[in-house]
Amino acid sequence: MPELFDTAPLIRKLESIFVLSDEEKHAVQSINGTVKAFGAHEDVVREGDAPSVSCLLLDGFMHRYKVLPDGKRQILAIHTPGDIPDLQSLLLRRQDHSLAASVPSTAAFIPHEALRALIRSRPTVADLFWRDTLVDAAIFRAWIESLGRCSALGHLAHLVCEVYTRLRAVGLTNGCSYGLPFTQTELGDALGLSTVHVNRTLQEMRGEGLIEFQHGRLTILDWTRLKAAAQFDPGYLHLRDPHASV
Amino acid sequence: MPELFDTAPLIRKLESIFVLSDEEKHAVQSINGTVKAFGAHEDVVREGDAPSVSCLLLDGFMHRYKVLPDGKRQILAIHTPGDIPDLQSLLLRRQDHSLAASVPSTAAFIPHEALRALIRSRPTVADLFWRDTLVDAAIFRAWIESLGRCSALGHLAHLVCEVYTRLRAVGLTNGCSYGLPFTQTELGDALGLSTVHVNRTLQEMRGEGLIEFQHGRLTILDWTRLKAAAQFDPGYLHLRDPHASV
DNA sequence: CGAAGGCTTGATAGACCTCAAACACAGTGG
DNA sequence: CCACTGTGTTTGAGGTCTATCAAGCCTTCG
Repeated sequence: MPELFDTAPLIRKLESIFVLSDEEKHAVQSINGTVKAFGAHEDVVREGDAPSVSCLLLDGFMHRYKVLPDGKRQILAIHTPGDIPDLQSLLLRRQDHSLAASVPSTAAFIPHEALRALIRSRPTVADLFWRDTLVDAAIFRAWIESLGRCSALGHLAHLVCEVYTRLRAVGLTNGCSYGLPFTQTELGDALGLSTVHVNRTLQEMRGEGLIEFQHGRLTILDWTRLKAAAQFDPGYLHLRDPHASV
Repeated sequence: MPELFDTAPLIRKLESIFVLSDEEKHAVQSINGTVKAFGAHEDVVREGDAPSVSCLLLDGFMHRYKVLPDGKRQILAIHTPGDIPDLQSLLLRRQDHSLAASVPSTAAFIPHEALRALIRSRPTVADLFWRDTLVDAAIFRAWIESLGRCSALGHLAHLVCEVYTRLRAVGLTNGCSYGLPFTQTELGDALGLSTVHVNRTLQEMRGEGLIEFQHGRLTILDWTRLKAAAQFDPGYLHLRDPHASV
């Protein structure tokens, strides 16, 4: 039962990385799909699936992850409202990773057929979506850089800076504070660290007066020093207005 | 001075991940651009550039990399003939990373205008290119997984498996052997390891009878055990015929 | 109140890094 | 032809970062 849903998060997300014409905005607003709610830690799409719909996150948080044969988990990406975490399934049949709700979340499922019709009829909308997947890839590159060459503290700081900047670009921060609804184990799976070491790194960052983090809410206490510790440069996010974040 | 060049590597690459119609093949073959040669370690595109052409690797090897403010380098991707390593510059103005020739290489530079004209006139060719960038992103995800959750040996084994599988898909292997023209320092920068540790890990793999590696040529001695050590599953490469590699 | 999940702490072990030096090899110039 | 240089590989020793194991604590929730 396709229905219209609130496209504001999607519009805000697309506008954060692209200038939209009125025509494009109307085209995007006309998208419809099936809205569904997910509980915390519930899988949305699983590795190996071949979905015929793509998922637009409307509210909550999602993350993408892989599980290795030996059982270890690696979180690949964190998604916020307006993201289409599995847009790539439009062109890559088999999912090479899974997608799950991090907290109770709602999402709209848009049939691939509808997306194809839309991008066929409006090539500039195709560019919007293509570009969105390219920014996604740019974020992966930044994660590779941090995983490969940063200390635990630098890497965690980078994650904090990135999520803050992305949320701020879509208007979901509250001053220097934002919701980061992940356990220390989940942060470890995102950063390639053990839970214990995440805990100690968080303590160090608190001790340094860089951040506060409790009950899933993160507060930045010293943006300048945090950014320096993370060696954070928001260029890779390809935001229209990168300085809106500072 | 645009010229026609050998599109065979590109065609082979695209055919490794997609079924091409004759019409699409002809469209791709009609692409022209400027051919240029690069010396080893020469930069092709630099972080911060806003190129108006995209680079198609015809012969040799290239790699993409970032340099952190503290001077550390992280290699993000390894490219083989037929790849278009900076296709994303078609839609993302500023390069968020650099591209360099790993060994003496030749590449064709295709103006963005020509690419845009091509994909406007043939939407299915647009899908080809979009899909290519999505596979690129899938490879980044696999690197994140290995960086975050694998030991040095597992990660190095994964890299060996990946490059082997990709080269084999475009017909550039020689039995169980292929050119991998990287120094141990470069491998370290790709794997997030020190040169010394790469050296010791290579020795361990040689001692285990998994691989041979000298003078830039890699030979796989025991594919089954190598694959197991790497926890390698080629699904993420989204090849049309994933089993051609085994 | 008990159970479960998440957070915190301590102790120990292991993987990997850094520094330093020796070795191998190819290219260069006298 | 041979020193000389530069780059890449190899080896050793010591140190640091992070993982693992194990336990205790705290909060939430049924």
